Amino acid sequence: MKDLTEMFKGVLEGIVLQKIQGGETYGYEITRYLNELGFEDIVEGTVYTILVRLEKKELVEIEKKKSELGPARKFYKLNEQGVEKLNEFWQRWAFLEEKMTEIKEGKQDVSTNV
Amino acid sequence: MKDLTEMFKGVLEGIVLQKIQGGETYGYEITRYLNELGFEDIVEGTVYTILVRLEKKELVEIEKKKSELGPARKFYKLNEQGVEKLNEFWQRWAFLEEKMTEIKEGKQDVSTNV
DNA sequence: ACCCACTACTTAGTATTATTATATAGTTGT
DNA sequence: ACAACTATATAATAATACTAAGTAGTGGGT
Repeated sequence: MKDLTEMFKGVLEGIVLQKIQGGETYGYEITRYLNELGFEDIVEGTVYTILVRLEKKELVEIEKKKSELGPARKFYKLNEQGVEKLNEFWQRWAFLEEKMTEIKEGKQDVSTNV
Repeated sequence: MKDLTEMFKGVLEGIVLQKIQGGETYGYEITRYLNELGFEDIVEGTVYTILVRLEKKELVEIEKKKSELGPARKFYKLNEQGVEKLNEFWQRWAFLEEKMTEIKEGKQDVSTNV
């Protein structure tokens, strides 16, 4: 799928958080995972900039480990703040998804709004 | 719902396109519609910048009409390109929505990828 | 020994988008 | 005259994903 760039903003970071929560992982692996999922155009650089951001926001713990195949890997784990951020992310996503369905179906029912 | 800003990128424009397709409308009305939908923090300025962009991209036709309640309104209609853009938008959204569901459920089934 | 492919991380600069803040202006009611 | 509501415009800012280039380690083939 092409031209997902703008739609990814505010979403891709959440995807990366979710992937990390699924088990300790590192940048290169996350990139391959996203490619296999169908996000073909995601390259390492994009993922690494997100990982740097997560570190700056203090949402992750990092551990460097040797690899048999190449340079050392930087493994990421979510800390408490990271888990919280991830939950908030899915709440926002659920809200948007619901609204988008309403919008697509042309509903204008206001009664469900909180 | 707060903090939707980043998640809106690449989505809000599509929402506005959809609203316009639902019938000739104008900026102020679109803003009120979004507020009623539950996007409380959307203000006029945000919508007008999107409308200016749609005009620059030549996705809309514009007609100025008098209002009984205030200054003249600028009514927007989708042209052929606008309709096409809207269809592409919903395709991207459907793709992303499907992938997000996979990601949330922790699936790693690659067989459905095209 | 040399090159290539794959693994793995880094980062400065760019483009796009939504938001903030402020300004202008018409209409109606008090 | 003033406030409230309707209605549009736009320059500046912040956040994000992407581009493009670089550095490094390992293993296989020639």
